[in-house]
Amino acid sequence: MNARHPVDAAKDSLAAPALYEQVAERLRTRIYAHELAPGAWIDEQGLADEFGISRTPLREALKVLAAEGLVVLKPRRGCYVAALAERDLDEIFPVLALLEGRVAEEATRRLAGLEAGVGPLASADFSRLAEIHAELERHAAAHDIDRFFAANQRFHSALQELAGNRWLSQLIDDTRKFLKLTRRDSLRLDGRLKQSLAEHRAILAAMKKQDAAAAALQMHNHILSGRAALAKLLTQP
Amino acid sequence: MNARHPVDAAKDSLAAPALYEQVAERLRTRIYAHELAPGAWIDEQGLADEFGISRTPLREALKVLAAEGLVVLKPRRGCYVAALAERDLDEIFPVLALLEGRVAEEATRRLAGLEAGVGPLASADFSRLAEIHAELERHAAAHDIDRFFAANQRFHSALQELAGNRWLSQLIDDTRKFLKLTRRDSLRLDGRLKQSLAEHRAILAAMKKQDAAAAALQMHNHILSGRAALAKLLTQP
DNA sequence: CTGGATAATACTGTATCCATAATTATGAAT
DNA sequence: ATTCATAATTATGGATACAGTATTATCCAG
Repeated sequence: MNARHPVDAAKDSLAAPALYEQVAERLRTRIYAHELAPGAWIDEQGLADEFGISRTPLREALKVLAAEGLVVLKPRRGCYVAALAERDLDEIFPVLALLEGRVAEEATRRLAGLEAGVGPLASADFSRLAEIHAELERHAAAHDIDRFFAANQRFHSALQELAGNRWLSQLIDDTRKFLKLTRRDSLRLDGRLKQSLAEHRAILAAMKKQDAAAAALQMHNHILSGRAALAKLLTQP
Repeated sequence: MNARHPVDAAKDSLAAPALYEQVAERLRTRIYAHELAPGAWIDEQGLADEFGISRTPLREALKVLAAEGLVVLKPRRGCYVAALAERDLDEIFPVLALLEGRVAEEATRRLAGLEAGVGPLASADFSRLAEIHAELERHAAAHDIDRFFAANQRFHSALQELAGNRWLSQLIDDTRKFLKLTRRDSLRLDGRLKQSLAEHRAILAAMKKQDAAAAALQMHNHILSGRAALAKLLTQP
């Protein structure tokens, strides 16, 4: 989890983030880039020197990363970059599929205006989704994986926002953050880009039909499909 | 999340927990007991003095608690105990219901031996569940809420273990930890004990019939039922 | 008596320092 | 030469000290 609190994110947005938070961010970047490789020992003094800071804020940052699961703290033995096994993926993806499926379901309900209280959301929201999807189509056609990846993230984020459940979003974000440890990008697999696009279309179609259950199912399959692609990628990189 | 890493819990069980971890635990206890009330400011120096330690490990502990969502860190303004609103409960319980429902589903599948690879788990596991349930029945009859509460926790834990998905368990544990901020115990509500018991019976019955979907549904309803009880408790305490 | 500016105070954030435990290197004995 | 014991080194965990900023108190003006 982020240092910002999950639900009640008390962000005085103009307040400069504390040093330990900046350090945590820098470390995340390095870990994701495998510049700090999985299993690698983290040299506190070395990094502190390199960052030009003392060990104190660095160690606080490590506590945060440990809570996120990006590093493992071994008492009296130091800190190591977390490594996630095949088994972890097998356990994580189904859960992620469950959560994201629920997001799709809720988002669809919200769009359909079936939710009590809130009332029907403007269809502007749907066009926003459609807009992002159009981007996906374009980037896929151009085989621009990086932009596709970015747009894909925006798509899922937009959906989460639509679903309007902060806790649900939080758990998904936490999970995805952890998953980024693999760095392997299943989109690079041969037919995966096209396949992913097709799955997105199916999700969007279900939402358009205001079929929440179908949207959930399609999203669920979409995530598991990502898992399968990743598995293939790991056997033949 | 806990300071122990979610998946790869590196616990050299005989290693004494670091001081910051012990401190975190003491703070959790105080927070749950509302000895540190929601919204209250946390006096670092004061607590450090009281615990007979320096501010360093205390601050590290606070970072951990912040990651768990139990406290909120405001840059340059200090640390405050998190307060969760009615809306948070409305967002959290459905997610918890989803997750616990999945646990029931997976556990049932495992019991039924439908899972590939692992093979049918010994029916000893089911009798263990049944045993815990018998305890629940007894404590309910005796109106021993505390023991009922404890046995209830064991029941859910046993189920999680059966389901065998560590990530799923982790998310549930995180969520429950956060929920404990309310401290309000829905079991204290008038007919809730009996009702909860009935729901447990339904869950167990579904599992016995090896009906995973039904088990999931019953568990789902069980959790949401807990939410409803809590809501009632908050209007008329 | 109220409002605002300035000074005093207190607390957070960071750096430095020290003690202790773990690891590695060294040496002696079998 | 191998193995065990012991010493040296290094890193972690914790305490203390210091700087900078937010908050509170005080005082003066209107």
